[in-house]
Amino acid sequence: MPKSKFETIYRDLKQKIESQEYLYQELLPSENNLVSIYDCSRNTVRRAIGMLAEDGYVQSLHGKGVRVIYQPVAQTNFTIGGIESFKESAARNRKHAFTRVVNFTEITSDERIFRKTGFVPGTPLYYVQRVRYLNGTPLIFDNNLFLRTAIPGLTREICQKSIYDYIENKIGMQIVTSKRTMTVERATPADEAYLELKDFDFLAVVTSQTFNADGVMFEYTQSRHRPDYFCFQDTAVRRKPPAGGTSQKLA
Amino acid sequence: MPKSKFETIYRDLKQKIESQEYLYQELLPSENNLVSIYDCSRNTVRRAIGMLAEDGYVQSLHGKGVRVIYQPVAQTNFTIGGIESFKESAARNRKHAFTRVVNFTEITSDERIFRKTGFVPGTPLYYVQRVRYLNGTPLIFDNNLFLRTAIPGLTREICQKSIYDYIENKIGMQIVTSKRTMTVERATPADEAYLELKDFDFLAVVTSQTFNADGVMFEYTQSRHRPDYFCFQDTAVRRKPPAGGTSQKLA
DNA sequence: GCGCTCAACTTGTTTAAACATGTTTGATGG
DNA sequence: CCATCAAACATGTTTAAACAAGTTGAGCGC
Repeated sequence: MPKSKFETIYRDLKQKIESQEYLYQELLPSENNLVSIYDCSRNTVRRAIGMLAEDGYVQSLHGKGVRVIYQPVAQTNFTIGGIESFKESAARNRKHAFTRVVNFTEITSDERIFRKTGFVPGTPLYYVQRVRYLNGTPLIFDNNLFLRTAIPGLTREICQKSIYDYIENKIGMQIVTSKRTMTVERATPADEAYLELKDFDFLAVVTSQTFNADGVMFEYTQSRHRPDYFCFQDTAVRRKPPAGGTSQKLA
Repeated sequence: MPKSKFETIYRDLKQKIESQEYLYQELLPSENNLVSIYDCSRNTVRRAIGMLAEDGYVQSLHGKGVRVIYQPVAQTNFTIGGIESFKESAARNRKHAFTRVVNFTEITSDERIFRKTGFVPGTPLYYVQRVRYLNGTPLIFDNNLFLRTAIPGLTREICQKSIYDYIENKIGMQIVTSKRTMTVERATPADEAYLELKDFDFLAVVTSQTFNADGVMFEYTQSRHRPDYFCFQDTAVRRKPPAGGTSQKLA
């Protein structure tokens, strides 16, 4: 499926690392060897290696080689975010995913919504609220705002299946960039109504702004997660020691 | 300071976007124009643009141009993680940072520590616990494990100032990759003892494994944050629709 | 006016080559 | 034996060029 060479190489190397054909702390074949293996130019293999480095799979050592730093994680928890979607997580963990739409209305952005989301006043929006179940347990309370002009023909039924599937495969719009913020907040009455919070009185909250291939923000979402299963993973690669500071992208 | 061309260009463009010389939703000068502006090859400007795209500053539109999607955020909250360190956040928000070392011991990894952190049993470690204050308020309870062989001569005094400054500027070790996991956990007695939790009974917890330029993991840290100020920011760029799935890197 | 094509843009992919710089190792010379 | 130096090899940066593919608008024919 991947049409480009660099992505074919990227996927192949990634798969070989995940299957531990290349082991943790081992060096990959040198760039010149990879050039022979994949019959391509050095730039192309370097691009694939750079992508793996961003994923936290490898790390280049100047003059030495490219070291594998991927460790097969003991997937005890149900991890989400950073790597895959709710649906994919469910599939990987062999659990049953279900979505209940509790609100589907058409609204128009006003000053208050603008300040919170960035949708300029007067913008036509869909307001969707959904509860996500995993193996019958409600875990996420999703609050979405979608740009109506970007997603024509959205229905309650589509929201219950997969909005992203509709966006990508039916409308043919491509999703490109997503800016996310994670915080911890107290549970609201709505949270308690929709999620089985037991004695939890707080939630992990992920808000995100998503842009399509035209550079237009078409989605603003606040996902409210039950804290006992929430797990977000991230890999940061340091670029450069900042001017006078100590560390960047590294707490 | 930046020796490489692509980084000079990256920084210059980034600064121009932040200062809104290039506005939100505007197109940057075309790649060929940037080649003239910066007197370099197209590959080099493309590299700088690629870095800006990863930062969520711009987005390339095939056939059209490169659109600015950076929005100057209303920095009301004290944001950490993903972008800068505790010390830098404090400096930017013009607040006073202070660190109290509550434990500094030398230990050796065992089976239990190995399973949790990845340090093989028998590895000599420093065990450091610190409380981070901002304007006199304790906000973070840091639990660090450092590889003793990688950081010789670490002392309690250094821990109180800045370990990263010591690592980078005194020892000369470079920090490269950091893998992080975010969860939400109930407060422990230790949390309550060190942080002024008021009626909070939960915390935002960030655990991270950090690798140096040799590809060696030299740090395992668990940072326990008071929830009312914790804010983590992240930008995800979608690479490709995964094989049979719906979305990747996008919740 | 309308639609069509084409030329002139744009970004995306790939190759080839040169040089810089860091690491390792083996040969050489003391 | 050991220190030194150079060759071989690793990754890092930059340039140049070619071609692919998406977008736009001018101009042409009808």
